[in-house]
Amino acid sequence: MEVNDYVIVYSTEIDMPTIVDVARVAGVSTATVSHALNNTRYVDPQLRERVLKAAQDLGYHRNAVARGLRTKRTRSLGLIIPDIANPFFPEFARGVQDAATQAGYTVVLCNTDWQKDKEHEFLNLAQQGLLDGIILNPSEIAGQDLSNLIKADIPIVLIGSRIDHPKLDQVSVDNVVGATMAVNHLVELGHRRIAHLAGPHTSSSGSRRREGFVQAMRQRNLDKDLTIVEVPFNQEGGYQGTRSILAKEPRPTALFAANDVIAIGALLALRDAGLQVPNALSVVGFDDIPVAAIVSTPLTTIAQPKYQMGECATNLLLDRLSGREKGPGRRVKLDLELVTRSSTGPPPPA
Amino acid sequence: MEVNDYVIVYSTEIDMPTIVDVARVAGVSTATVSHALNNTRYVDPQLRERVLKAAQDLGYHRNAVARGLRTKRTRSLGLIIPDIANPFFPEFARGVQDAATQAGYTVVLCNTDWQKDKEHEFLNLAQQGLLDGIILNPSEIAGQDLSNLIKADIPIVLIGSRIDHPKLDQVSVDNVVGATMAVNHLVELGHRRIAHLAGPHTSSSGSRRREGFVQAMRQRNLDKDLTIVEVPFNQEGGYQGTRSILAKEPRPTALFAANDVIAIGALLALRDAGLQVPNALSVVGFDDIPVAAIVSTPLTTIAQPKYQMGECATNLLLDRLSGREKGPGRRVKLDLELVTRSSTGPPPPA
DNA sequence: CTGAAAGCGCTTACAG
DNA sequence: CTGAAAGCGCTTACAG
Repeated sequence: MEVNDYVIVYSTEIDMPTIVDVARVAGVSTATVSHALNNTRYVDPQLRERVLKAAQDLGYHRNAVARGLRTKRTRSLGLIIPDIANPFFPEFARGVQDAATQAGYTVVLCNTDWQKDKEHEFLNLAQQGLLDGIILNPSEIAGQDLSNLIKADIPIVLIGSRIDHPKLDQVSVDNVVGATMAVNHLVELGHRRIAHLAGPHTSSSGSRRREGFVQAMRQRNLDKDLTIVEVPFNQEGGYQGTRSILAKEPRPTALFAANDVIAIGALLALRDAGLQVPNALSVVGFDDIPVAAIVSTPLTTIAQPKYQMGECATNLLLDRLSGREKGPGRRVKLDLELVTRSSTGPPPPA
Repeated sequence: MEVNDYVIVYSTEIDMPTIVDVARVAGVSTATVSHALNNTRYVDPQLRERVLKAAQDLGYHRNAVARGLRTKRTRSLGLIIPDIANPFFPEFARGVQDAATQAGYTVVLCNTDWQKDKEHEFLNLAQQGLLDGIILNPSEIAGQDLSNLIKADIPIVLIGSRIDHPKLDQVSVDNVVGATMAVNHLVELGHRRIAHLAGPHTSSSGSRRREGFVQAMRQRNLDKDLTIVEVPFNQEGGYQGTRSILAKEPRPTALFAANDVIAIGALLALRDAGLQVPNALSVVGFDDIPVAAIVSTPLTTIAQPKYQMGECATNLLLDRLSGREKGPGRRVKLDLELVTRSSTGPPPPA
């Protein structure tokens, strides 16, 4: 700001002590200070003592930026996600953080709000040397957008299966299997007319869950006249989608929603339509978000191993950063699990 | 095949191009490259053109760590919070991020899990030069733990009123007023026996809401034999607390819970006790978390302006960072609002 | 066993 | 109007 050229800025900014100050006070070289503080080579116990005391007295804190410039490592990881408000996320993030903290890394949380620009912006932080590695849950960008980072050898772990790259590690679940579990549960309860509230076909999890649904229904010979309504991954989508499904004749006796948020929208639509769950209609969700257990009718759902996904992704990344792993991308698929609550039961008598 | 006996490990770690490379290719000095890229002084259009082209061709990305060392600014802010899973948080964080992004700052999210150690660890990131400023929602640390940072002139904005410091900016709500709003709403509906599910007295918001409750009840002359049960800020606390309140004779006709999560626990306890809400008992929460609208009985609650709190805190911080503000700590109190939903109604006939 | 010094990649006061 | 060079605060190969 030009304006500040004329303003007298009296520097309250007290200079932080540096390694040079510590060295001077302790009467040793900066090399010895560095080694004493980092335990990177032998330092005479007496000298070490003097160094530690001097650092203490001066209130010295190592400048991590300078260190980062020198070592080309900042010991921080980026976690890039599309939506911080997604209830899937906190437990996942906790898994990431626990694993990272244990290895001495700091996690930087980057929320892109489903915007491609922001995805690029945060990926650039790595390109600019601020992040050593990235855990990426991509929402808009394509695989080729990562080529610069891959060329620069910045490790990236992908979450989900939206992007696939032979060089990148990846953590995902088998959405086809998950959908099959949902269908099986309903069929075993006696349902035959099962409708699907599908997620957007542009979403990889959405389309794979739909695929699993269709496939499972076909295997059971229940695929004549399948009812599938595609809605956005939000409550309103679930609400409107359910209304259109209720208009069908004969009415389905069960709904499989592509995620829990959609399922909650469905529960609201059913309540407003005066239909009891599960007596009139059963509902199954997907994710097992924390709310699922406390909504009006606690939700039967396919639980994702959120914490483990975060933990696993972080460990894959740390393996790359430490040089323990140099091979091609590893694919880890974690298991889904059916969680039975009150939203499912036998179909009403015909 | 003999050929394969030697595994060629070619160092994929291609050196990232630096400003020196760009200068060489463009045939100018590094000063000119820097100024051309940053628009910090006049650069001949032809030279600028050559610089930009060279940067483009080389795939140059400015090293933000080196820049940070030189300028002593990293353009990133830390947002330190105790619990990423708290539903209060996402909207707040979004407010922070929007304001920060607009000013060209990156937000680093730091989750302390209610651990004092982690609070210190993240505060240290600022001490180490990695964060220019901090928005802090303290959970365990005390005011004096901040003295090092304050001495080092690192700006901190406090959220809530757990810590108070004359030099620090602060964003909070008036919890006493909020509690009064809750009581007034219930009294106006006709309730006289109102119980309070209080938060921990160690929490500043918990004790101020209790204070507001007591004060409002006293003003209405309803403070004979007040029922107050102190519980932790979680669902289980709300559940157990409600059970103990239901044992009282005469039974209260309304509950004011210190936050929405407690209120949701209360709703579950009431359901399990076979008591209809609001017919048998009314319930008011505090926070207006997203779930509040979709639980079995949508919750009447005191809404906090979460987004604005984040936005406001960030702007206070940015004022300090830019030097626009140098005075003593500013206190901003944002307004609470009563949101009426289905969990409150007139008391049952006596 | 310890120190002097180079160098990480920028920005910016100083010259010309 | 542009360039040569210092310097931010560390780490670490190199000497001794």
